[in-house]
Amino acid sequence: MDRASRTSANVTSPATEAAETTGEQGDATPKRARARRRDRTTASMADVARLAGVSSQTVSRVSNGYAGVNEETRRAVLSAMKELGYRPNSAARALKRGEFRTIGVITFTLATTGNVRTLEAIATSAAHEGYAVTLLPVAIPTQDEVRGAFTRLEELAVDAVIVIMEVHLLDAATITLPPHVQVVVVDSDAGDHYTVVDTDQAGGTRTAVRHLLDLGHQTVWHLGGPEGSFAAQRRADTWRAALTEAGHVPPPLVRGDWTAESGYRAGLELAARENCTAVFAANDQMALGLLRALHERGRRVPEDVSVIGFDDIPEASSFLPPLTTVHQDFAEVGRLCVEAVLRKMRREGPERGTTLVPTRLVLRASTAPPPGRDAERP
Amino acid sequence: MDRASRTSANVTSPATEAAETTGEQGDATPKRARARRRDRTTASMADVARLAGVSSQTVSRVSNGYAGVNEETRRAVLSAMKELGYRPNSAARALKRGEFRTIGVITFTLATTGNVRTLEAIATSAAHEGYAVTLLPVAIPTQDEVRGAFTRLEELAVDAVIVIMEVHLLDAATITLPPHVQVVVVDSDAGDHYTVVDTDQAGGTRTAVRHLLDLGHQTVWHLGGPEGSFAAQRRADTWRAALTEAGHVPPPLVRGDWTAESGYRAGLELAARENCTAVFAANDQMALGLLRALHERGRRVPEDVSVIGFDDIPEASSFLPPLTTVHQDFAEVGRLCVEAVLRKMRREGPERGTTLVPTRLVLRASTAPPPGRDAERP
DNA sequence: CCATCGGATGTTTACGTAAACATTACAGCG
DNA sequence: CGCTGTAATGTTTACGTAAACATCCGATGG
Repeated sequence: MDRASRTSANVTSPATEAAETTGEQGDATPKRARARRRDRTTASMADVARLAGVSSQTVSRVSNGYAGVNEETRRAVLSAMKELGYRPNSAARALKRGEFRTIGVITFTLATTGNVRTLEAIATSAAHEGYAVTLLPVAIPTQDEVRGAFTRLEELAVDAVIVIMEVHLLDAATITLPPHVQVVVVDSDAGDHYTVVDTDQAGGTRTAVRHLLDLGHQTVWHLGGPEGSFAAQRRADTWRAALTEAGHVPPPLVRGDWTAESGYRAGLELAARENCTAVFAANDQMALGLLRALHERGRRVPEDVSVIGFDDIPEASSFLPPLTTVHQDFAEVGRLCVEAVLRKMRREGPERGTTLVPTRLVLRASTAPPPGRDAERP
Repeated sequence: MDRASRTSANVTSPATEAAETTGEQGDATPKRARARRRDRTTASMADVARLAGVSSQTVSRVSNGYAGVNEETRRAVLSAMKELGYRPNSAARALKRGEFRTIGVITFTLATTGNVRTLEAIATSAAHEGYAVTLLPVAIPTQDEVRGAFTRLEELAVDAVIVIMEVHLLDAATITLPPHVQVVVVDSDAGDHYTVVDTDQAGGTRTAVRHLLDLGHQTVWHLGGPEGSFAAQRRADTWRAALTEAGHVPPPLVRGDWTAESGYRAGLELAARENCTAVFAANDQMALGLLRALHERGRRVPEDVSVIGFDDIPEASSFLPPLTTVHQDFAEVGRLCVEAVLRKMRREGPERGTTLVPTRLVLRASTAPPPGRDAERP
């Protein structure tokens, strides 16, 4: 109950009481009273200094772990801090230091696993480096929206920005980037203009396509992602290239929008094609919808049709059948984003270039050799 | 190409050039040079004022849309702002105003749909109100971790905090909440001490259980969530109560940890029970695993076993079979969180109390009457 | 015994903004 | 014609912190 009562509602500021009992300081009382501002909820360095009997500069030194402070003095300051419940004012700190220790993350949506997992990794890595993460989702990816987002981010307190989306939408908008803000981009091929960190889309795609071809499939169909996405584009391009290089004819591309529902619709279409024995879905959600469509149409997976996904979401192992898929290391992508953006801020790294995070094929139960090996041939 | 070159790497500060050409101001040059700081990337109000030939206070008035400014002067200031690429310094602003216009969100994980969707809604609503959202995921929900998170949040710039987790973990930790920071909690029953916004767990659960009983099932099994979660606790309690009230005997509780994998494991167990004809899963992911387990064990859904989930994740409609589930309005929860926390900050609302967001039963294809109506009876 | 050095601490100042207060100029009015 | 009121703008100051610089004091060495 003691604990439960320590809610924000019940908190009384220890700073106030302590200040009341601190009777020295001979100067005019009205000044003191005025100096205590409209709310007397927070203690400043000056308050701590007064209580500890030192200068505020010494408090600052203790607060920042500066070396040249006598151990005894340090303890006195720390104890005063504790008594007053002192917390450094980050606004003042940011103003003085000229940096916010905050990274902004701009993204269209948190509906896709990839964005979320990347974001989570970014937040974790950033926290580890002493940075906070400010989130700014932009609901509708129009150019105006994007601009709006950035404007807000500028006025907010960020030292750097990580963009989780196709950056050409940024280029296309008339955005004035604040000059000192560093940008790192995910899901883009703009490595010649930006610093880009991304999953090795091409590598993952090749692995997937090759796996299906190695099983003996004549060709591989592709259930692609939406047009705006670089990842979708890259996966589709590589899928086509990989087939062509191996001497196979790429069938027409079928597009979805990343959702399971779109995968289902596309799946109904693919299920109707007798010669479709292998499908590479651009993400696991669409693969899920695809599996349902195939099931409804009586095409067994993997006996009749092999399906492979991309992402390796946690649920993929519980699909019917468990999905063979390309594993993305989102955590690593997020980590590298933070690393890259901090390096840029410290002018330690190159201004641009692309870093790719390798993928890994996870074999489960949704792929198998085609049914009648050499059934039909074009 | 013009656009592409407007990257952070290529940006030159318009402020610098303009300042260079601003030759008036007769005072000592060295002072000017020093005042321009180590980096000359940002223009301050003083710079704008100088260029526009007004005082910085007038710039401030224009910047904040203050009324008493001559239209001509206003235009001059705006034009100077544009020329210098002026952006208000939010650190200085926050320091002066005593508020950050930022809401902190603390959460254990972004792995669950609910947290993410709520977070997204919070961010959107907050942005709409002119607030930023600072994210702080805490990897492992130990008490020390929680305390660490809050310490960091305090030192960061937040005016309020939304906690997406069971708040008793907070109570149990020795956290000193900064006195002026308002807290709103999701996933808790601590409405007597905090402001709580949550989905109507009980209502949703009752709807689900009643639906299955109405179909004629003798009883309903429950695949519950992990112990630490209030939502899991609440759903389990209500499930038990609803059964008892209807004169049915609640079977033993089977627990998972929200993941599909845990649902699968639990599902294997449930599939072995002949008398299990209806299962209420505490979330959709576990329902997915459950479906797989039942399928593997040859128990058809919904012919042999009915399954109902909770959450209504987008993928639920693509499960095999499409999942009947309880729809949660996460967007509304997030929106209400922001609303509540802002109201608390403005002292317009009550300090505590619980707001529940209603659920909705979404009927799909995973539920049906039990196989042999009056087969066995306890 | 005094100059010097360096550790410990204090004082001053600036960061950029905006509230509070001060000043100016001009219109309206008796 | 001078007084008053008000709109427009300028000046001063404080927000809380930390860099830069200043001071103090005891120890060390010549």
